[in-house]
Amino acid sequence: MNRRLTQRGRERRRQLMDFATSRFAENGYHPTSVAEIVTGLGVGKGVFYWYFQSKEELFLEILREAQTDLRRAQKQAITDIDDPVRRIELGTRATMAWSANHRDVYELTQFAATEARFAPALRKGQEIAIKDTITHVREGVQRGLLRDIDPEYIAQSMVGVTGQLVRTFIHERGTDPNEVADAAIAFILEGILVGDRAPVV
Amino acid sequence: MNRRLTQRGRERRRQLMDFATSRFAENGYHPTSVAEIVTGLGVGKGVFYWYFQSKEELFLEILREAQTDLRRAQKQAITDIDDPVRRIELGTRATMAWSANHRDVYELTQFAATEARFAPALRKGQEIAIKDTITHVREGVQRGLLRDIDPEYIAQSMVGVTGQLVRTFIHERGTDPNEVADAAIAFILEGILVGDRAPVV
Amino acid sequence: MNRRLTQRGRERRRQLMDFATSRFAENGYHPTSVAEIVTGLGVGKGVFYWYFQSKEELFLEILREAQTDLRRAQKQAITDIDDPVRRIELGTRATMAWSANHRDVYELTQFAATEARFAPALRKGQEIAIKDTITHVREGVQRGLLRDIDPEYIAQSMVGVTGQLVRTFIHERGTDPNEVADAAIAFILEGILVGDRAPVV
Amino acid sequence: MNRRLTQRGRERRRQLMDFATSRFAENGYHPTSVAEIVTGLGVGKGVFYWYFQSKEELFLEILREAQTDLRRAQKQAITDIDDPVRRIELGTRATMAWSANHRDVYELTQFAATEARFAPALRKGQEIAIKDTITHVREGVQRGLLRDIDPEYIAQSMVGVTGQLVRTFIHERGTDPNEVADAAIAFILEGILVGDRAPVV
DNA sequence: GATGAATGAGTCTTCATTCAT
DNA sequence: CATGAATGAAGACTCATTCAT
Repeated sequence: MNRRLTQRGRERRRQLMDFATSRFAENGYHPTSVAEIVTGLGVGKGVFYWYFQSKEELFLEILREAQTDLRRAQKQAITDIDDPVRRIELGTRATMAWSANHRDVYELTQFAATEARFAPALRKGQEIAIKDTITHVREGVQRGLLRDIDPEYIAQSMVGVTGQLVRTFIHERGTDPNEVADAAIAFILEGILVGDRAPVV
Repeated sequence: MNRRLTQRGRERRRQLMDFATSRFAENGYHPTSVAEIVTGLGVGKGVFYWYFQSKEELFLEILREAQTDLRRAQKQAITDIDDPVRRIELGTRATMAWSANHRDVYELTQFAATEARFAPALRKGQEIAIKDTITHVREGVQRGLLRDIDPEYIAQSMVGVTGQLVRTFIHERGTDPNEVADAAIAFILEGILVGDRAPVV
Repeated sequence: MNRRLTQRGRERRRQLMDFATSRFAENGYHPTSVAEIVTGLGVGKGVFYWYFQSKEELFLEILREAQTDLRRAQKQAITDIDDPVRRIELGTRATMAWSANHRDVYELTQFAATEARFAPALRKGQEIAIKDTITHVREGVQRGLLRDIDPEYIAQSMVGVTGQLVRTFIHERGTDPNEVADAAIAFILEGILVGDRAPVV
Repeated sequence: MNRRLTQRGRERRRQLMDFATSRFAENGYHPTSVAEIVTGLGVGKGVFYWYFQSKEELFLEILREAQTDLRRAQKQAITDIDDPVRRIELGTRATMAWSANHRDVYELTQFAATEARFAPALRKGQEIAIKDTITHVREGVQRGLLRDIDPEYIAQSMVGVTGQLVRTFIHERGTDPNEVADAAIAFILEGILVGDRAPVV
């Protein structure tokens, strides 16, 4: 593997990844056969194995690329933003926007989490995302903008809210991503902003 | 199917479901073969097909049972509770407690969501859970206890928070469910309780 | 594997081994497909994998069985024989008789020697055979019956002569095994030089 | 095929044959793919099919060349030698020396013998070798130097001894070829029985 | 001469399901 | 109820060979 690809080769590879992603997302990883993928693209079976070592490897490749791409989007969204609360907000919006545009990949990550051999590949990327958020939260606490709760609970909760809303509203119901993002932000921030009332627990 | 089972028969069936659940959860539905299940229990293949029409049917059965059981736990937790906010809190705690005790089943629902032929079975149960929550939220709003936000966003957000915290803290890290529940409640309630400050969005 | 087989099961297994042996011998291990084997027996493909873990495992099983069986034949041939020279003679004759009756297996051992993953399985059996012979030779030397040459050279040479004559005369030309055995014994014991003379080397 | 090759072309062809020989010998003919050969040489697949019609053809070519080369070595070794016993000895020594230097090819001939489609190519060369030896033996008998045994048994036995000793001692254990040759000659000429005695059979 | 890309028949193997006993 | 045996479609993957560039 790790072939040196020509322009044409790179295009083929992309075709395969894109088509596979959509089939995996729609039908599931296991129910989608390599034969289905290559037939759908009108190429021979060997083509698949010219570009990927195995079906599993392809899946992992899709996962890796997705995580890299999402992270890039998040980073770009908060460049030059000083206010940590604002960074959290923009990061969440970026995540939602990206998820809205990559519905298929999103479903794949859901599946990946359910199988021992794919979970690790996922974990890594998620840990990074959590760490990023924790950083913002810590800074917000220091500046007296956010309530002083274990930042990891907050980060994880945010991930949970974002994921659930994306799935339900953006993907299943086609709600406008901006509206969903507003709701998510409201829910999240009102929860962590300092407000003048007694703590709940 | 729907045989009338003897006492022994019911035990066998339960054995099969429990063992299958743990194998499915650990290894994935597809990678777990019927052979693996019966071998693990030291019985012949015929046994499996005596109790279940197919592997798929078994899986659906597990899903159904889980949803029924979770709902029962939730209902029981809020019996005779008048305060809707308190009902939300207790419902969340019940969900977490149940999830902590049924890790395997929880993972199965994750998977079921990723495959077209299982997703519908899931949806039904989830819609019921959402509806329950929406009811509490509406009541809280009417009584002036909760901010007047689209209750479905709130319900979904709560589901998202709960799920994510269960997975990360209870299942992966073994954190004490009570502690996690406290964190979840704090996050959720502080977000929806009326507080005296300007709305975020 | 290592199933507990019924009578019928044991017969099937034997059928498979016998048929595979003859196909492997005639056509070669690689060119013979599992499909060819099961089709030739008029059974489904699953049958093969019910009895053997893999094509490779079947081959190794054939090899093991052959070596065990040959050794038994050799041992039996020299039971209660005191004269070591006579033991060598009878062992050689037994080997030839066995080889004549197991032509197919013999060819398989030839092939096994040519592939890294099968060679080790062969080596073990051959080493045992060599050791047996060495024992007889040593004893012959001690009793003054045999020339004092490194017994391993002798043992290996004998194996070489036996193998070559079996292949050429018994298998290829169908010569009577007894006649071939006579020739082998004569060659081994006396070489080709005329009568009484000084050592060659 | 049968292209007229440039100097560079001849070198490439040689490279391919040498590399393939070593891969075939180490790993087996079938398990070695054309891809492995060209990759190992860092060239494209087209190169292979520029020089050889097929993988099979390449293998046969290797075999042919080997036999030609061995025969040349044997002939050269006995040029101008009058004594037939000496010719047998020198021929054996030459064979051993050649085998020691062409271990890979030797293993290939072993394999070739096990597959119907390659065996014929081998047979031809071996028959020639046997005939050569038979000639020497006949002459030795006529001159009263050798015992009057069917010369083909003798020739075949010699081939067997030589092959086995080469494989075991020279190839597997790296014993000095001269020493092995001495042992072979001694065994062939004199057998293993002590001194002057009546014929065995 | 040489390369990367493509082909597709064919290989081994798995596995849900059925069935005779 | 239960078992060992059997089925056979389907799956992932290989690989000798061909071809456009």
